[in-house]
Amino acid sequence: MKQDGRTVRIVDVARVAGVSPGTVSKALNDSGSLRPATRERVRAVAEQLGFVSDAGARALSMRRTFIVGLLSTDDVGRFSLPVMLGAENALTVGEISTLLATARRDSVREQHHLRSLIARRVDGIIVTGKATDARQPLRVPVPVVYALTPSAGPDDMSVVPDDAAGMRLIVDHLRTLGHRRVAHVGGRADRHASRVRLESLRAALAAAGMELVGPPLFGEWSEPWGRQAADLVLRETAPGALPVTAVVCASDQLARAVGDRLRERGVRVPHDIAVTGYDNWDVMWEASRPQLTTVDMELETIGRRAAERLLAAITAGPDDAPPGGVELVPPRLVVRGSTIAGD
Amino acid sequence: MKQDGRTVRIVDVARVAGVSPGTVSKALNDSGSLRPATRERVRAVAEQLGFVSDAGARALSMRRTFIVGLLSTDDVGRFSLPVMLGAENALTVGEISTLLATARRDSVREQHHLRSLIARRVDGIIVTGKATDARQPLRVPVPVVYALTPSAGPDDMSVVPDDAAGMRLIVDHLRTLGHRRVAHVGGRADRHASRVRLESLRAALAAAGMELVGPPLFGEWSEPWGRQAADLVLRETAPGALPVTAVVCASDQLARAVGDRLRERGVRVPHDIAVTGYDNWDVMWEASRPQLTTVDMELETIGRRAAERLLAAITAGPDDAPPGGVELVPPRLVVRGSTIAGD
DNA sequence: GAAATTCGGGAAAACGGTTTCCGCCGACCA
DNA sequence: TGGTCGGCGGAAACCGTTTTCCCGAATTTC
Repeated sequence: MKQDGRTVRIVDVARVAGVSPGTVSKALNDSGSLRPATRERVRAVAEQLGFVSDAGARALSMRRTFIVGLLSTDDVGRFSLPVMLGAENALTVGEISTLLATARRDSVREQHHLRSLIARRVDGIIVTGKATDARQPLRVPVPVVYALTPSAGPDDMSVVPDDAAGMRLIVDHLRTLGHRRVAHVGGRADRHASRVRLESLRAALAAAGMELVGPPLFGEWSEPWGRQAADLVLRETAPGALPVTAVVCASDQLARAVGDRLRERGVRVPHDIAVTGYDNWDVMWEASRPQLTTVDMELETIGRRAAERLLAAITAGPDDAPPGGVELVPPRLVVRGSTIAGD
Repeated sequence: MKQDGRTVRIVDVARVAGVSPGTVSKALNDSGSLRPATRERVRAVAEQLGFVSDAGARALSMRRTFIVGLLSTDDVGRFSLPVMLGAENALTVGEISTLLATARRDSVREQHHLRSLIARRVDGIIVTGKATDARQPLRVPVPVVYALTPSAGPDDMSVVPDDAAGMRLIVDHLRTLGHRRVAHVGGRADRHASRVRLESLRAALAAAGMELVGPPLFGEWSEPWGRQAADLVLRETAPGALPVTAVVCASDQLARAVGDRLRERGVRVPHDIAVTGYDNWDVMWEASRPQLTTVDMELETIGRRAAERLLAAITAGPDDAPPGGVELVPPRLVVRGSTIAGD
């Protein structure tokens, strides 16, 4: 790692090793045909001199930067962060660097970042967002994969959580426990995730011969709304109405709030009413009393898969591009005390 | 932005504009001496052809990449994320790209990333972590700024939150409200933040002529511990002991849990006991009943300052380096219902 | 009107690698 | 012993910019 003066270049290594620069390059990259002895000698010298190949210069001649852009459309938060980390991790393994670009839901910023990424000649771009609502596709001359937030173009490469499967996991779990009548507490009605989760819940319930009680409740993705919704559920289950035995919530935050409120109202969870969450958000399931049964969307896996598909597209080249389309990542059920007593 | 075939290079622009490549470069960079007419003409052609200068090639000849590395030592989370975003934002404004590198508290990964950043010839590095405990300094040939997690080397450039000031804000606020006797609920005892906040609290209380009641309570940074701690505080304030009128918590998570528990025990917040948090974490202060009075550490500002200091160090060069040392970023008091009724 | 300045723009050398092509040398074979 | 072949390594072109001269022309100055 040079300490002072200038960085050690390939010619420095060449001079010390008594070979030509080209030979050094071949030795370090396992290319060309070199005698093992030479290869070793050069490598030793490079090592000893602390030579680190200039990635920029290499990129220039290889016409490949080994950099991909990670573009976050809206706010980076609880959902997009794991996706980004999963992607970064997978890219690092592939010896690829990650350029961070956050647009903060400002299209001017997004354009600016995009231009910057293009100028850097990134090999590809991964686009993320916090929601699962589709977004307009990017028009850029490099491969793009959309993670978490899919592209509106059906032939683009997208990787998203399989919310339908998640709801089926929940319903199957509840059915096994003997529940037949459930209520649903959702978040913002205008969100794609809300619609999908409700529809999936309906389908899964129908398939299991179970019943959705009361109207679907939509409000905010917040605890105050969750508590309020719990009251509404209890009103629905008031004397005269048939009681629900489980409340399926669209997020851990809601579930935690519903649980809190039920507890305050003297309802025992899970004995009287079971509660399920969604997201497997540690802060929420850990604080909940009892802890939450929930679904983990495997966000890191989503990021990893996005990276893998991008890499495939990059190495394949624009000619024989790998298949596009939406890839659904299967979620995982995590069972805790809010559905099964004894936790 | 080219659609097909090859990217448009500077020679393409030159040919179409009927000038030499060097002239194009000068026109686009406002360098050299060119007739305004020529400059405009070249620019128009570049624009029309959708020319985007190759940042890598430019870096090669300018010996400056305009890239900085953003190295996250441990987990990227609630604390380091805003810092990173603040830094990224400031860097973007300065036309600098951000290379993401997350070590996940694995020193092998950190070394790997470091080597990669050096290979990319980054102009500088910003190091972050989730805690305020000092870390070993990096040994690299480029300027480094430590954000949130300071360097153990006192002459290195570090930017951290001013927790002492934060506690003073809290205490002043409580004093104004007439409180005289307070309890403290902390998180993990082995954390730097815990020690600093307790010491600052003590100092501020002493200066205000107020009293810390009971032993400082340390446990985990979790709601279960917060609830447990609330019980301990109530025991301390049991008949016979002089009552505390406020509980100062080391985090919003703890404060929220303390508030929940007090509420369950029939204690009215803030009438009987006021509660304060720390972090201004929306998820927590919003869910709390009443909402939390807390301190915002201005994490984005910390990131921004780190970026600004790094940029200064980069442009100054290694010769006349700007002053190192720890910079404290002043926090901000946010008053809500947990200390003042009527919310 | 000739000499001395500007001024505008071109030629070419970096920047630090990779890669293609080619020549040399030793070995093998007849 | 001479010719051929294969393996090893060097020379040089190239990747796409920037930047330093440097030259020719247009202007000024005496």
